Amino acid sequence: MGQTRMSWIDRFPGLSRLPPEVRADLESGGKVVSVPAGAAVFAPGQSADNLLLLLDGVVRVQQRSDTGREVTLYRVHAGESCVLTTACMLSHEAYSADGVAETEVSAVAIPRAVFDDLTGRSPVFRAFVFAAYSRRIADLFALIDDIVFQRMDVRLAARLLELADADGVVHATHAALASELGTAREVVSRALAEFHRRGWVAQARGEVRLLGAEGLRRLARPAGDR
Amino acid sequence: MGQTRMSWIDRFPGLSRLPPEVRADLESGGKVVSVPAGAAVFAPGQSADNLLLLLDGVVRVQQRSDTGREVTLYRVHAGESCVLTTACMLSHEAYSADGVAETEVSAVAIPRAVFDDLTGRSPVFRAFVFAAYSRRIADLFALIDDIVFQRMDVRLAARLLELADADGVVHATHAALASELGTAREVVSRALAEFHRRGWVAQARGEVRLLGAEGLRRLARPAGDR
DNA sequence: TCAGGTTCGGTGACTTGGTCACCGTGTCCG
DNA sequence: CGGACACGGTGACCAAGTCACCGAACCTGA
Repeated sequence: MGQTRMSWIDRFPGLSRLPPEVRADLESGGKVVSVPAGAAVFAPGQSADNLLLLLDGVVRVQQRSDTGREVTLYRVHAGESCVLTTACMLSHEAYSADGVAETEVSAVAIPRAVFDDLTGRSPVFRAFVFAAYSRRIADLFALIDDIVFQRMDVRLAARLLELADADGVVHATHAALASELGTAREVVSRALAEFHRRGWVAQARGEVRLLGAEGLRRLARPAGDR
Repeated sequence: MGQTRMSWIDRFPGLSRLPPEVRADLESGGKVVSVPAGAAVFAPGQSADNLLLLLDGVVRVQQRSDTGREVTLYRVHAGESCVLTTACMLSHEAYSADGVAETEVSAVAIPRAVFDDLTGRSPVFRAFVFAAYSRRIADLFALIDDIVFQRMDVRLAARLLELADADGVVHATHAALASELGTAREVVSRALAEFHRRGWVAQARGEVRLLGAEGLRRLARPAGDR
């Protein structure tokens, strides 16, 4: 029967080699869902009965503290999956992170039963799942390393470079940047003031414009780094 | 054939319901290995071709920075497995944590091929693996929460309570405690001095004796915490 | 048992980061 | 137009990390 019609599965490179009948089951078992920008994709205490594969948009996974501070743990982009949080919720561990759609999001929800069936039947699907796990876990390890060992100005510089759009502008308030990094707004304001003094950035309400990223880049990748 | 002879498999509650032929394959596919206290179980850059299931002893997984500081990420105890680090190493992510045997350790090494076969064939084995993942991930989330939002004295108090032996004595130098928490020795020394001033601990070279743990416990579980 | 090196812990001065309180200014919306 | 609110700036203070240095406890071997 050769090539079937275009399907969401083709957006996931790791799934391209699925045998036809597994592919068919995955396609019929998953349901495409849509979440508006700003909405909660999942929240602490909520049980997760689906594995989510993102088709479009970005989901931010963050940890909230009782004192109102936050840290961004990682982001899930199109073509990736929410394995970690799913796993956390499958078991009955206390767990307090939540996921927020940063943009309009569309995703495929795969029910637990289908997920379990496919992980059993298909080595390709299994490899896909484990690879997703590995990437997330490596992210978390890197995050911990960052938080514990890096200075705030270095972390801020790196984050600005990541978040900048094509024009070198970061659309985020100081408070938003602070919650990205798990610090306080004042700290971000002070660091940005210093960056400004050095001529690295220009500031406006709700945005930071990078003026030639060399300075930031030099700060963000300390000395011996490659 | 009813009950077969006692096997290491019986030490893992999650594996008790394995069907006999899966159980047999697992038993014949795994190899019992032994690691002396203090030795490295795995190290950054090293490829992991085995899933390790701990039979006895404790493995500490820690992150090291270039500046010489360290954080303890989590510990793997008897009856648990090293899934996370295995996963990280299966994929080709850069990854920098290392595992140290804190005591003499014996473990079962399950080669990657056997692991893959079993995750495919046995829903019980699969559930075991995913449950292990979940627990570790929840640990990491809790750790990040701790590092970002908790005061050092609170974290130290909690860690002392965890590390104390039956007599209420913690056998560790200030430097070791500092690397547990990812802070500097001086910070630990100052906090312990304060605990001593309050009559909560007595100090000797290389050990901290807890004198009635109520004070520490009250500090370690802040206000509203159940 | 003594000498010398090493490990362990204590201390003060300083920098960085987090908290608190407060204030001006821009923006949005009725 | 005017008030509420979001945003960012500031100073004072506390907590934590860094640096440099010191003395006491503990091996170890002669």
